[in-house]
Amino acid sequence: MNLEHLNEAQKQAVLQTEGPVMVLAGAGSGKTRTLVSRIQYLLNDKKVSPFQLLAVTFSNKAAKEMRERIAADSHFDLGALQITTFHAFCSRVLRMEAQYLGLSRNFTIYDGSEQKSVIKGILGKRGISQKEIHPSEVQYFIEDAKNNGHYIGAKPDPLLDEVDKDDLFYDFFVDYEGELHKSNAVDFGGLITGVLNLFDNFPEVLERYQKRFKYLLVDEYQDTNRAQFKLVKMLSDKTRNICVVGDEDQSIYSWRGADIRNILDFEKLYSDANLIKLEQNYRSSKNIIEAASHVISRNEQRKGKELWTDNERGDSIQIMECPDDKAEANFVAKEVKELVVSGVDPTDIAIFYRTNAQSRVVEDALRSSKIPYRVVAGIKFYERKEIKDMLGYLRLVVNEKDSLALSRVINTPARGIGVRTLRKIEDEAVKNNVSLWELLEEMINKPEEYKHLKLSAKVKSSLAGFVSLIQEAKVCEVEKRLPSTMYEKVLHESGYYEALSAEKTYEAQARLENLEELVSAIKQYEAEAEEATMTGFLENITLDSSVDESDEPEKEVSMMTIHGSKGLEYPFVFVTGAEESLFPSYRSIESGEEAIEEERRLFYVAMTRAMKKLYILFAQGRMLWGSIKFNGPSRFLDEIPEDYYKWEFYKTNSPFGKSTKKRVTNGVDYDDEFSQVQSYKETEIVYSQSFASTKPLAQSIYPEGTVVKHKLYGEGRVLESKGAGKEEKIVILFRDGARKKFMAKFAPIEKV
DNA sequence: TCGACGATCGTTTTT
DNA sequence: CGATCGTCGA
Repeated sequence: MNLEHLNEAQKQAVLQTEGPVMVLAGAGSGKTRTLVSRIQYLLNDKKVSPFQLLAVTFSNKAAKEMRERIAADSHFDLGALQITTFHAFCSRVLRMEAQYLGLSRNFTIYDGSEQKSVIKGILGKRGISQKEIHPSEVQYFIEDAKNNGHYIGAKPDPLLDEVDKDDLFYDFFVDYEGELHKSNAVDFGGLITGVLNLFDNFPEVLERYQKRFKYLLVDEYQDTNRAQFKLVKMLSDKTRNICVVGDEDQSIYSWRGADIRNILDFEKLYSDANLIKLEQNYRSSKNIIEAASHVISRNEQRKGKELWTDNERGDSIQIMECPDDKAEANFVAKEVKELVVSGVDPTDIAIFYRTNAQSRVVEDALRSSKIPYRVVAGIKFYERKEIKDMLGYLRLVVNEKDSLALSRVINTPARGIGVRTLRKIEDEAVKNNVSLWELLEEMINKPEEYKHLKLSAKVKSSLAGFVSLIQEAKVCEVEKRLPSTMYEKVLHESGYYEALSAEKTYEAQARLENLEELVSAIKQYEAEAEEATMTGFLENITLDSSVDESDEPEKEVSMMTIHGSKGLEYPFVFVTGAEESLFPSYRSIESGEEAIEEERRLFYVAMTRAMKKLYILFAQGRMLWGSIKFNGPSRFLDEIPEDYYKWEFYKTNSPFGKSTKKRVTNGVDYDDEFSQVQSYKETEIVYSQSFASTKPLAQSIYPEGTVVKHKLYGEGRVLESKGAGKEEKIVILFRDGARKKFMAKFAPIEKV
């Protein structure tokens, strides 16, 4: 195999196939290229069967990319080649071996919000109010236990931290696991710990997998938690052919259990480990690499790498100080526009932010500048109410024990089966020790035995309707009809579609469109999967949040959180919101130096995405929670040596900009550690004066200030108008003081 | 049972 | 500001 295109360190990482290897791959050091070569080398030269190779990574994005790049120049049938995420791998194992753990193969996977519902239910049953104990505290405890590889009945393991079983929360954990088990459900963390449970207690099963996977590869190793670490160790214990690849400087998921010890202690665990460092960066200019290296060198928690590059020095980093968040967004839009006009491909430009909430202002600015953009992994569409509702139905059909799904949909749309009825059913189910679904079926079959529940005739007939709906859908499943067929059936026969259509709001309209999107997602899955099942689809949608862009790739600017940017690169990068309390976030400021180090790594990740030109922006004042906050520039800006940047002030002609400056220099310096807060009322007026003129008024049918009459609400005045034509959305302030949002297209309004 | 309303909260990042 | 929870009246 030809390894000419690799440097020395990369070649070593490819050729060292036997024994434990840790590759520390700096940002832009050709990590994926190396990994792909290593896999091809194993397949082509070492004649390893694809069946014996397991490559796990943390994100679907990374798995997908690697798979595609290997498939691109390989003549093997890669069907047997396992390149997946930890979660997908474990889910697969659990479905195969479900019977060992008393699960059935069609188990449901619960995500965070479902976890929370279960926890709320448990607290409720124990009569604990959510004010006494926050469900998220319990959730955090459970997550933490699972990240540490703990499952109920686990024996102490020297690799793992102990869990405090005397903690009151441990009782909740036990209840919670019981509840999930009854529902034939597993949560994200449980996918991993479930496999640990399986391997700990059924050595013959473990051995089967150990024999199969001769070569193990772990990508994004810095993001693994202790449970995943143990899993990898168990799988590779026979051959010890384990290769982990990561970068401690890009570890940004500790809040989800990623444990930097996995990297820092690898050599302790494997005394014969080979350590290979990839330090040459092929991506960015000298300015960017050197500046980023200075910033990250402040971290204590490092193995230590010295990133360098042969690339040219390049432009200075541009730091822009803006009066406020809108000005920041406007600057980005203006600069992007100039770049595009000068011939830069919009797909070469990315805009980053710390929190998803920040995207809105920027989106507004881009839209009014008519710059096409794409928000990468913004609001995940399966988290929307209507999607969750429909998925609830589908889950129930596939896994009738899923009581959470059942209680979600039994009265959606409203069928007159309210909380009271549901409570009766739940109590009765507990009494008879059956699942909700089993009880419902019993009630329909033998109504005379459930007279004591005192259900009205209306409720009973609603229940009967609901049960037969689910039963009929189950028939589809048994007869192996297409998942999309079943979906359509449930959507319409449940009355969900009808109920939504009956609401004539633009919101309902948007929801219907989302449900349309769900059908296309199902159909796309059907087209791709070798054997399309509803269980398979549901698993896909929970484990892979990324929505496939089925539409043709357009010339768009990309927008994403910094977390979402990991592994990507762009010639032009805008990092927005580099302010104290936002980046680093106030939470990390409160919780100490380790948290700050993680934010610093995040900042480092952001910087090292840029190839040619890096912009870092911050706003003096930012609209947050209905008021303006002055936080001052991020400490990370001070950590970039002066030679590497130009610091400019973005002058706007907005009177607000001036007044802010005046306010700031008059009183407390904005750099002061106390931030000033201005009440919302004061600024609202100023905003509407200074920014009203920037809004696109041209094609709007109901521009701001128009007096209109609404069929239901009477007369009002248009406060805000966004978009034009079909897209026009307006906010109306009515006589009675009510404010309501409408889609101009649907709203029953007319000009007065 | 259910919708409307008001008060009260809190807010990072995601497999 | 926005989402969520609890209370109230129909």
